Amino acid sequence: MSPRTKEQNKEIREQTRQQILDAAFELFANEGYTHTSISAVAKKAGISKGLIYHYFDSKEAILEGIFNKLVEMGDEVLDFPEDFTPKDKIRNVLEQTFQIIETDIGTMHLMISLALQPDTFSSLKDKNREIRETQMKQYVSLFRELGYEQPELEAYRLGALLDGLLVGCITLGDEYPYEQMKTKIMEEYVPS
Amino acid sequence: MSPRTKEQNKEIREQTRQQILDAAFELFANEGYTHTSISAVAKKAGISKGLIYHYFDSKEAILEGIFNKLVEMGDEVLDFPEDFTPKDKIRNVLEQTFQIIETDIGTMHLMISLALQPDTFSSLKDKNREIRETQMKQYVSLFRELGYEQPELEAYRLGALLDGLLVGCITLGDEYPYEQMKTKIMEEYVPS
Amino acid sequence: MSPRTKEQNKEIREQTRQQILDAAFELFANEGYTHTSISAVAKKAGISKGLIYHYFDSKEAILEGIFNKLVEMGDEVLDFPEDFTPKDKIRNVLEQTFQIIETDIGTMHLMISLALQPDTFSSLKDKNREIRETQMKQYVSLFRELGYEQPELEAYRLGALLDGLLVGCITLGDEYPYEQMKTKIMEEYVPS
Amino acid sequence: MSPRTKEQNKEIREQTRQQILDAAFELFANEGYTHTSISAVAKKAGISKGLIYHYFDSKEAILEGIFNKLVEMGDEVLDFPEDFTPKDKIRNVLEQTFQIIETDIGTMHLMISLALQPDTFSSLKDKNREIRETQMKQYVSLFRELGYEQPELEAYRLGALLDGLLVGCITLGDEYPYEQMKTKIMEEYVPS
DNA sequence: AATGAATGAGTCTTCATTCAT
DNA sequence: CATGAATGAAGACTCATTCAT
Repeated sequence: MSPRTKEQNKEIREQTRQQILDAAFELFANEGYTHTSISAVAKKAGISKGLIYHYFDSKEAILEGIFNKLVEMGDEVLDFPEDFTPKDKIRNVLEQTFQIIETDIGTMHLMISLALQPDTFSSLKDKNREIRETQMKQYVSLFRELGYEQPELEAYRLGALLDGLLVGCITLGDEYPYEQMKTKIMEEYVPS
Repeated sequence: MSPRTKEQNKEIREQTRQQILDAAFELFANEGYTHTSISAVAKKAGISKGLIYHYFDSKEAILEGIFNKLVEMGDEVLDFPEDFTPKDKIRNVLEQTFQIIETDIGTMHLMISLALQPDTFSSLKDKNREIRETQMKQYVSLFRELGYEQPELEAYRLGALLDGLLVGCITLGDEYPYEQMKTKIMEEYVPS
Repeated sequence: MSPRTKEQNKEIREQTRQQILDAAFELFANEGYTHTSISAVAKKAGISKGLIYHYFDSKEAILEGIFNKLVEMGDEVLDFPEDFTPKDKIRNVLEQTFQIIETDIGTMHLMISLALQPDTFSSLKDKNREIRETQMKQYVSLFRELGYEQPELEAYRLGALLDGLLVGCITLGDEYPYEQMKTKIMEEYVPS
Repeated sequence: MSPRTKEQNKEIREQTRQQILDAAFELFANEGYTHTSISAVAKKAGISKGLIYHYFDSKEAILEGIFNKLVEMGDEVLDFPEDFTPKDKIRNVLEQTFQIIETDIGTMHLMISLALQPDTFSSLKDKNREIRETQMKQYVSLFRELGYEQPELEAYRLGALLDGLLVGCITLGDEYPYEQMKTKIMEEYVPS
C-alpha cells in the first residue's frame, strides 16, 4: 500500500552499494581493473548489470568509490594518542603499516598498481599523490620530533623503503623475506 | 626479379621485428598496454596489421618480446671489470641504476607497472621474478664481499630502497627530491 | 487518516496525469521522443517513475495522450461564430493558424516531426491523417462558400502552403521571412 | 603471394562502402534512423557488424554519408543548359522536382524527417539549411529573370508550396491528389 | 614477406518496464 | 495512490585475430 520508507530505502541503497563495492574490489584486485567486466561485478554482487548504473555512473566511478574507502583506511594510520613519545609514534606508524601490508596486501596491491598504471585515471592519480603527500608530511614532523638532521629526506627515505618492501612482497610473495625485513626496518628506526 | 638472398631476408626480418618492438614499447609505455591496439602499433611501425602476426603470435607475445629486451638491458648492469674493488662495484651498480632511472624512466615505469599489474600474464611475472632474483644474487655477493653481516637482507634492503625510489619518481615526478635521495643513498652505501 | 473522497481522488488523478503530459510534451518537443527517458519525464513532473505507469501503459501511450491534446487544440481552430461571412471565416482560419505557429511553434514542430517520422507508431499516423482530413474538409467547404472553382484542390493548396511555411520556420528559424510570408498569404486569400 | 593491388582494394572498399550506404539508407528510410540498429544494417548489407566501423566512424557518420549522396543528387537539379529561357528554366526546375518526388519519395521522406527531428544531428541540420539556402538563391534569380516583383518572397513561396506538397504526399500517400496538385502548380508558374 | 578487408565476441552503457513495499 | 530499487534486453562501438590475395 505504501512505499518503502526513506530509511528503508537508504538502508537498501547503502547495502547494495557496498555489495557492488566489495565485489568490484575483489575482482579489480585479483583480476585487474581492465580485465574485470561490469557483468562480472554484477554477477559477483548477485545483482543485475543495470542496477550497477543505478549506483555508479560508470565503471571508473566504482573505482573511485573503492579508492575513497581506501583513503579513509589510510587516514586512520595517521592518528595516534597524544601522550605518545616520538619514538612511540614512529613505532606505531611502522607497526600499523606492517599490519596493513600483512592483512590488506590485496588493497595495497590494487592501490599501487593503479598509481603506477600509465594510462587513464588522472583523478585517481591526483588522489593518490595527495595521499602520499599527506603521509610524507606526517613522516617529516615525526623525524623532526626525533631530531633527525634532514627530516624531509628521511621521510622520503622511509617512504621509499616501505614502498619497496611492498613491491617486493607483491612480486615475490612468500619468497620475500618479509619478516626479516620488517625486523630490520624496525631496528633501524626504533632501536630496542 | 631476383629473389632476396637469405641474408637479406634475415636482415629485413630482424629490422621489421625491431620496428614493431620499438613502436609497441613506446605505445605501451605511454598509453598503457590495454589501451594500445595492434592497429596503433602497426601504424606507428609503418607496417600492416597482418604483418605483425608474422612476427609475433599475439599481442602478449609482443609484450614478452619487449620484456626480453629489457632483461638484456638489465643484465648489462651486472657486468663490470674484474679489477674493480668491491666498493667500486657497488658504486658502479648504483650509478648505473641511477643512470637508468634518469634516462629510461619510461622503461622502468613500464616494467614495474607490468610487474605489479594483478592480471599480468604469468609468463611475464615469472620472468620478472627471475630478473629480480638474479639481481638479488648479485647484490648478495657484493655485500658479502663488502663484509656486511647479513648480505642477503642487505640485498633486499637495497632493492627495496631502489624500487621505492622508482615508485616515488613515477608517482611524484619532478616534485620528488630525486637528486637528494640519490646523494643520500650513495653516501649510505659508498661513504666518501 | 480520513480516506480521500472519490472526487478528491479524481482531481488528483487528473492533475497528476496533466503534469505527466506537460512534462513529457516539453521534453519530447525539445529533446525528441527517443532521447527523452521516462526517468526524465518523472523527474520533470516531480513524481516517481513507477507512478507514470499508473497513468499510462507505456511511453508510447504518453505520446498518444499528448497527441490527443493537440487534436483538441486543433479542433478549436475550426469553430467560429455563425454570423461570419465566408471571407471572415477564411481570414479567421488563417489568423488562428498563424497565431498557433507564432505561439506554439514547439507544438507544431512536435506534431509534424512525429507525423513525418518513418517509424512512428501507426496509431499516431492514423490520428494525424484523420486530423488532416478533417481540416481539409473544413477548407473545402470554405472555399466552396467562397465560390472557388476547385474547392478541393484549393484546400490542398492552402494546406500545402501552410505546411511549407511551418517547415520553413522550423528549419530556418529567425532567418525565415515569416512576417512577409504571412502578409503575402493573407493578401492572396483575403485581399484587402 | 602478393597482397591485393591498391586498385583492387580501392574497388573493394568502394563497393562495400556503397553496400553499407544502400542498406543503411533503405533501413533508415523505412524504419527510421533511431529504430535501425547497426546490426540490422550489417545484416542487410551482408557483412559483419565490425566491418561497418572500418568504413564509418559512427552510426551518425553513415547518415552523413547518405546525406552527402543526397546533396549531390540535389545539385543536379540546379543545372540546366545555357540556352534555356527563364520560362524553360522554371518549368525544368519544377519538372525535375516532381520527378524526384515521384521516384525518390523515400529519399525525400528521409531528408525532411531528419531536418525536422528536434534532437541531435546539428551537422546534418547545418547541411540541410545550406541546401535550402542554395535552392532559394536559385529560385530567387529565376524569379528575378522572370520579372516577378518580389523575387525573394516568391522563392520562399514556391519553396513552401513544394515542401507542403511533399508533406502531403508523405502523410496521405495515395490519398493525396498529387497529380492534380502538380498540374495546378505547373499552371500557376508556367501558364501554357 | 606483406596487405588490409573481414570477422565476431566482448565491452560499457541505457532504458522501458516491473514489483515489493 | 505512490515509490524507487531492480531487471534484462538491446544498442553502439572496439579490437585481437584470421584470411584471401
